[in-house]
Amino acid sequence: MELTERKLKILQAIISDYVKTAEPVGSRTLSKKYDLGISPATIRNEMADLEEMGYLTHPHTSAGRVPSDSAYRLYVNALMEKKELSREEKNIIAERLKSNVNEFEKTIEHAATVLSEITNLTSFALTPTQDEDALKFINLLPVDEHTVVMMIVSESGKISNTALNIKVPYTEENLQLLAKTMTYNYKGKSISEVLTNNIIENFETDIAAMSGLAKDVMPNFMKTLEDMLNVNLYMEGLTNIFDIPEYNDLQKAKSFIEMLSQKEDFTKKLIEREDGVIVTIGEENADDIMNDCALITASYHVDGKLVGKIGVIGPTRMKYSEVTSIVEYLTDNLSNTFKLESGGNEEDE
Amino acid sequence: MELTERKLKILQAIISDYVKTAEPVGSRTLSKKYDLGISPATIRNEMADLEEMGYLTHPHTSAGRVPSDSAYRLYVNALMEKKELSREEKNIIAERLKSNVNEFEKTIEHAATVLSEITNLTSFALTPTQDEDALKFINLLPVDEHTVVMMIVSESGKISNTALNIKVPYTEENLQLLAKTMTYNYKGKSISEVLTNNIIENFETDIAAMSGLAKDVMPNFMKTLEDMLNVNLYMEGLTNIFDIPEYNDLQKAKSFIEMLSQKEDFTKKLIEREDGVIVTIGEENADDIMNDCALITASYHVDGKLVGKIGVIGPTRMKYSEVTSIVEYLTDNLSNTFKLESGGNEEDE
DNA sequence: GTTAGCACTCACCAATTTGGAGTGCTAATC
DNA sequence: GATTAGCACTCCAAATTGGTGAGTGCTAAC
Repeated sequence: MELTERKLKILQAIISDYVKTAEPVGSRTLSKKYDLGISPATIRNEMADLEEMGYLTHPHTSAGRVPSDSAYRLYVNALMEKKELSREEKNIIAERLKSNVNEFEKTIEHAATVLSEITNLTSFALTPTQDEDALKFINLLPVDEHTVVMMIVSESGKISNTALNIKVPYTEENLQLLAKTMTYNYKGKSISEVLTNNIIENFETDIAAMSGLAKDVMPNFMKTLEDMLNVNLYMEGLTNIFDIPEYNDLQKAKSFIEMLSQKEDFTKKLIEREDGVIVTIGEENADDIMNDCALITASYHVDGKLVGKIGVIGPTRMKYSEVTSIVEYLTDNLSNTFKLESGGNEEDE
Repeated sequence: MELTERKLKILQAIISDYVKTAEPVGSRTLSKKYDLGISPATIRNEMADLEEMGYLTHPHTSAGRVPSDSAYRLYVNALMEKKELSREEKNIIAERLKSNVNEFEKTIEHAATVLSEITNLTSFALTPTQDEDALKFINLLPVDEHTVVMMIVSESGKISNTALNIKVPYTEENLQLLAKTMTYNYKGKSISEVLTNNIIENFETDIAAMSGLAKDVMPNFMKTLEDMLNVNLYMEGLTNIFDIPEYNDLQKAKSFIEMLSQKEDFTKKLIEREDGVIVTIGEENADDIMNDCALITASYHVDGKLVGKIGVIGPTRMKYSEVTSIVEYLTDNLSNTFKLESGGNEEDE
């Protein structure tokens, strides 16, 4: 069956109405509210066709129609127009991102807050993954007899440190030597490379001469590198879902919040998503527990290299046009912020 | 009116039954289930007395009785017996806390997880406040032309660092000198002392000679100190409340989760609480939004000085005996862990 | 191809009924 | 005087009922 111009028009009207009201849309309502120039009966016929084609569903015989996942997909792919943000919205975003310009993590967190406030959905933001970040140098600093601080600096400017408990006696020269050797060995290599290729094990044997000190240091070096790969997930507006009719059911609200409370799982899902603005609707989401949700994510860049993600999650009934525009604008802004702010203060995490 | 032995017995039975079932307790049920040796009619008379005394309430004329806040308070103060944890429970706790023994924050987080799993309530854990922690030394390390890392080490072993963006040219000697001067000035002073007494402002004028460098460094020094005072709040089992009959109402569940989502507010409330095992029930909680909740907190110590908190929040109908025992056992364990582990690896945050 | 008309369906709401658990009081009993 | 049995009364909760309205699908007319 052909998707005629008229069918598309009707479908768009149904989507638009349903997104607003969250109530199944009937033929009469449709013909009254929207100036389609045809009678309810005709609309009913077209609706029956659209249902057969899989774009509409029927909660029960005598109810109006509800858009299916495919309808939203069609809308997002073809019907939707990009919404230009209002000056006011742009102002809000710019204002909020500026206020903490030199605190990296805070800025990301704020972005999530802004996003949830504007969209009235649950938003989240992921700090960049550091896989590709290369090591710049390693330093070992004496603190006291049994404590040494290891400082790792990466090309992107991220600094990480750990206090190490050193059991063997050490001299400052030994420390310096070890630090220099480590720097020499790992400089320019990416964190994930060092971690995955067992480079560390090979290293240990190389400097058997001061193996005592190295034995105390290397495991912690590895652990610290692992920590550097960790990302932070910020989430905002979790309770917004209570105001969404779809979740006016304790069981549904529970499973939604439960899903998002599994921060590690959720983070993993986010990381796995492609870069750019990605919209997945209902059953398109691989995960069963997200089959009722739409997930919109976009990626921002830091120094053109590291990639973080930001986005929203909500019911499939959602203002796709508006939300994607906002998410996109926000990530553009973030990327911009982190480009200009070269050499700004970044805090270790 | 006198609180006779028999009244206490009845009250205890009511509390015990209500805590189990969450249903108002009637006189007939009570006389059947519990071997009180008196008839329902007598129990009714006693119940009427107890209600007059404020220990029971009546949802409506023909319903059973429900314990009031005062009843729980009486129970906690006088009736409750300390529950000895089962070997199994102790094992679970010990096992979980051990597994990450050398990662401070992880251990705290795990404690919260264990607590929520055992109690089936929402649990939380607060990392220690550092107000009383004294500064040990400050170090400034050159990274590149425009970047310097500031490292602050406190007496308790906490290490914090920040990358600073330095606009003026600097020499390594200058850095060393500034670091030494700062250390000399602030060593032994507590973080909050340094922050509140405007010591920093006075300092700046002292070394006008290298004011350019200091101007870049000092504001960040202050900011970093502030960050060191920040505590982390971990929360677990948030969705447990969905399984609690009291929150079988969307509105209530919402406001509960909303309250706990205000992490800063909640953290503040926790910090303000006294040390030791503290139980506040219903209206005893200053905050209106917690008038339906019972809050149980206990404090753990690190190196006998710094104090963190851990606890649970749930409906006033709660197994006080069991939960307080668990919370207490857990904090004892934590304090112990952090006592033995002197000089262990601690990560900067 | 479009539309009016009509019978039919189903969710939703409000009113009503019914049953059960519990109370409070009174009078009898220990 | 304390305890108890008995009974009328209250109130909630759950089930039942009937009416309403929005909506559909089909058919026949335009």
